[in-house]
Amino acid sequence: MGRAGLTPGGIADTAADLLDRGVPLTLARVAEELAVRPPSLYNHIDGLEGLVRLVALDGLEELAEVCRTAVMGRAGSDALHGLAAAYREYARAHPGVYPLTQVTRPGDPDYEQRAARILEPVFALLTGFGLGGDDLIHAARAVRSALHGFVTLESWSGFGLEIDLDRSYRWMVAALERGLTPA
Amino acid sequence: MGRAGLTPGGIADTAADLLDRGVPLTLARVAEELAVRPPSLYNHIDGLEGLVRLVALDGLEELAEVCRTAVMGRAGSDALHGLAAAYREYARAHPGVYPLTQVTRPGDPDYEQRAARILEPVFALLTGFGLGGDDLIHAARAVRSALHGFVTLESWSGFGLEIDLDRSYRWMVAALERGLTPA
DNA sequence: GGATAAAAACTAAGATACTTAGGTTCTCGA
DNA sequence: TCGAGAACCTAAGTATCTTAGTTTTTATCC
Repeated sequence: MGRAGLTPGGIADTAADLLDRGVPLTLARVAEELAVRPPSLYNHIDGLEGLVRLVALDGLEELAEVCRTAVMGRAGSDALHGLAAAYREYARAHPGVYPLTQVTRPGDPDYEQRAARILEPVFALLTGFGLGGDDLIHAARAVRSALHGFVTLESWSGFGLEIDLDRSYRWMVAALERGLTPA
Repeated sequence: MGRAGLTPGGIADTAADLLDRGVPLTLARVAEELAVRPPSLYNHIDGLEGLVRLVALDGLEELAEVCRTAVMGRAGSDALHGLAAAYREYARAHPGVYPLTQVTRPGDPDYEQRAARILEPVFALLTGFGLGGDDLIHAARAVRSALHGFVTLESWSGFGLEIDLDRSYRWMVAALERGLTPA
């Protein structure tokens, strides 16, 4: 028979790779990729649902790391544009995994810990804009909404027009920045 | 046997209702709801994929109508906040259908016609802000990203914190408005 | 080094879903 | 009235997730 050396991480990586290549995620397809029969996966992952959760957690961790790195040693407009660019870059590089990172899992400590980690750089940079209290929360939500909305619509080719997307993104982030500082 | 009186529209309405109530969309479930066997649906719709398309088109049409109505007789800040409120209201009332309206169908004339119709009120209101040319495109994308991002994250309970969502939304729209008018 | 226990992978099978093929019943128009 | 076509059905094929139970491999302990 021979052992295939499966691990939860390896299975999740394979699943993530398939997703990002646009292949529909099925256990049959993952098993085929690993040269194994579908039931064998159950020794390492908790079914399809558990696999999706693993992929989401790994992706969220990487996204958080990317965002944290992007704002290190930066502040103000520089930090905001850096964060925005890194966020979009991750979403574009992982069109299959990214959406999974954005579905919340209430009551899942592993998820919540990573979700909190991704908010840190946002709060840090917004604090640099002089925001605090409820305004800080509102602003963080606004930034997240704009970035998430843009990369989602872009990923689903939802913009349809010919005008350059890079410029639109920078335009949006610049507008956001102007809006962050109340008159 | 007795005839059930199925129609594409009726089937789509049933599917939309199930989706908005959080029930996973399957032909088996739709057929059960209509007191019919699953294969019977194929006389009226083009499989599951065709049904999803119908639901998306109907939803997009309603969303476009809601948005058009929201800006009628309004201008400037009033129009922007009205549009934003109507958009969010639709998304909250149709948490199952709304996401379907946002996945584009390149080459589908029915979809593209409705998608264009939803852009009209956005362009109209932004023109009122003095925007034109490429700036108009960029601004429309920014508005759409922010609204779509917010309602999506809200629908997936992606904000997690306790601060009032209504106020966050208005804060975001107000910030957007400030950002729309370049210095 | 050999026996044993645990882990890994397998086959077999059940449940549910989408879909097609082909048959039966109803309805409407000539 | 009756024939044609539409509507609905049953039967069956394929794909999927999943569980149960079996076999093989690996590692540990004496």
